[in-house]
Amino acid sequence: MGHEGQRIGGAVGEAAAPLAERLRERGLRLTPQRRRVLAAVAALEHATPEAIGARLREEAGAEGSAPDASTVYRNLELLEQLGLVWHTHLGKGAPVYHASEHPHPHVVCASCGEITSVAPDLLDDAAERLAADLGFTVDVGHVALSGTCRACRERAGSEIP
Amino acid sequence: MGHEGQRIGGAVGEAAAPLAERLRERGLRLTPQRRRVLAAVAALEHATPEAIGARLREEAGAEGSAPDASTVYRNLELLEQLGLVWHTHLGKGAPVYHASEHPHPHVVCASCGEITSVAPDLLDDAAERLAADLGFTVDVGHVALSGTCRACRERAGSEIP
DNA sequence: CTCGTTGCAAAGGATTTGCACAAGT
DNA sequence: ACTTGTGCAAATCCTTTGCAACGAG
Repeated sequence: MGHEGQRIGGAVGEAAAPLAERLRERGLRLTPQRRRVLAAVAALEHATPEAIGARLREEAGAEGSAPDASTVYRNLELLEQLGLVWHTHLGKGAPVYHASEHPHPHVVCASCGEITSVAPDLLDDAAERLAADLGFTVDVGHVALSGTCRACRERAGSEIP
Repeated sequence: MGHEGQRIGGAVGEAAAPLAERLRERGLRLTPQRRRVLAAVAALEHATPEAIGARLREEAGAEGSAPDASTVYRNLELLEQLGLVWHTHLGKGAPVYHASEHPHPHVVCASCGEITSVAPDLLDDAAERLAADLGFTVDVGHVALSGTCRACRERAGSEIP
């Protein structure tokens, strides 16, 4: 499962500062676990809670201790409330988290699972139509469009010529 | 949690005929369970596997026996392969199935959970852009856009004036 | 110091899987 | 008859929760 996708924003370093600030605003504490979870989400670009946990374990190595799974879940939820990460539900039971300055939609290949970030304005037209017709406001950051990526389509094409 | 939404196609009766036909094409069997599961999906418009199971139990009453949960899951998967139902992942671990003649996208209110079917061409522009830019083919039937419905937005507005 | 946080362990809920029996064709 | 499909029960997987100890402010 590859993971390229266009980078649209959200470098690792940028997220660290807002974290301390937003936590303070709410009287919450800046713990090393929170730093690490946010860093992992940012570094992995698109990751499930499990993958984030694995990454943290990896970073910690054999000696150091990685945050517990429950801590990862709790902090992902918190970080999302703070507006520092977003999550989307894709296939089966795999929510995907990603850190970014600006919300943007994603496309997911149903065949290989590759996730790609796309331009924030992709859905502007659709969003306008929905607002006009139904009074529905689309939350662009949570949108994931499923379909088939170029690589998988070409592969399928060559297998059944 | 209300459930209206525009009806775009897919009456209960229409789906029954294709079922027998498509099963036969593949040398599979038409069982009462398969009929019932398909009927329940069509009747509920938008339902989780659990809700479908509940509905079947309800229909069966105290005496009759409803299909087992595992049978529901197996058949939902089968029906999807046959192209008779579609599923989308919305909030948490809640896949939603719906039967329809023609695939179309959905919008889901993150606040009240209401699911609404929308016009099939809503995403045509976006799909074209993705095809041109990334070679990505969107599967419109699996798309769910999350956001806030009119009712919830108005409610939120009046609570925090 | 004081209260938010973490780790651990155990509970939960939703799907899935193995198998022997039941049932379409 | 021949296979596919079903029900049941057990096994998984992912996530959540209760609680005592820990540590940030």
